[in-house]
Amino acid sequence: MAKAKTLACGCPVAAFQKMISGKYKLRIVWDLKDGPLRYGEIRTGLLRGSAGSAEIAPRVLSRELKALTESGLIDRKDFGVVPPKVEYHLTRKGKSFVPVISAIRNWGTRHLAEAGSGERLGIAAE
Amino acid sequence: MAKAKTLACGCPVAAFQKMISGKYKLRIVWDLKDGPLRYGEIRTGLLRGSAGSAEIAPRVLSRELKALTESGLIDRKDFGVVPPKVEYHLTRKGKSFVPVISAIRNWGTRHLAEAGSGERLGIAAE
DNA sequence: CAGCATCCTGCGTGATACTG
DNA sequence: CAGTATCACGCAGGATGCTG
Repeated sequence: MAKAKTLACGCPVAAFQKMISGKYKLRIVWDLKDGPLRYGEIRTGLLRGSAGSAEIAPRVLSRELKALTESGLIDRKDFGVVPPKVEYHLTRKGKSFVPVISAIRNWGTRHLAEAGSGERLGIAAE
Repeated sequence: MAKAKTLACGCPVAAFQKMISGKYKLRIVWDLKDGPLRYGEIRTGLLRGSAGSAEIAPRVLSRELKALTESGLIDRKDFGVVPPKVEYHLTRKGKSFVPVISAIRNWGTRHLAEAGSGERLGIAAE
C-alpha cells in the first residue's frame, strides 16, 4: 500500500483535519454559504472581525482557495474579463459541509466564550 | 510578542481551529468518549489505523494532552503511584464536544470517501 | 482586480535520549 | 510507565513587489 496520500487512515477525522487545515478555510466556506463571492470580497470578509492589524497575504488566500477547490468544496468561476472578475461559490459538497460548520460554531459559541481571556463577545452566532 | 492571544476574533470557528489544531486532538477526544484511558492506551489507540510506520513522539502526545487539558476538554488524573499511572478522561465540556466530532465523522464518511484515492472503507462510522 | 514570485520566520511534528 | 529535554526539519503563513 505504499504510503498512499497520507490518507491511509480509515479515520474520517484525519482527512477532515487536512481538508480544513489553514486559518481561513472554514471561514471561507462559511462566508460562501450566503452566495458567491469575489476574491476581494472574501478577503474583506476575512478581515472583518480578525485581528485587524494583519492583512491577509494574497498568496495565502490564493492557496486556501485553490486547496478548497481541489478538495471539491468550492468552485471557481472566472469571467475572463478585464478588469478581472472571479467568483467563488460552494459546490454541492461544500453546501453539505455547511451544517457541520454550523454545529462547530454552535458549540463554540456556547462553550468557548470563557476560553478566551475574559473576552467580551456580543456576537449572535449568526 | 504581545499580539494578544490570537483570539481577538469574534468568530467561534477560529477558536475551534486553534483548539483542535494538532493531528491528534480530535482523535484523542474521540477515543476518550468511551471512557478514561491511560497515556499508553491513548498512544496505542492513535497508532491503530495510522500510517503505521510513524511512532508518535512522546513530546507530541504530551503536548496535545496538555493543550486539551488547558482547553478544558479533558482532565488529567494522576494516581501518584509507582509505576506511574495517569488517566485522561473527558470533562463535561469535552463530552459536549463529542457530537460535533460525530457530525464531522459522519460527514467525512459520506463525502470524503472519494477524496482519497479510491479508498474503500467498510466502516460504519460508529 | 485577481492573482503569482520570492524571501523569511515561527511553530508543529518527528526522532532520540534521559529521568522520576 | 509517563513523561521531559534537545536537535532538526518542513511547511503554513506573513510581507513586498510585480503582472495580465
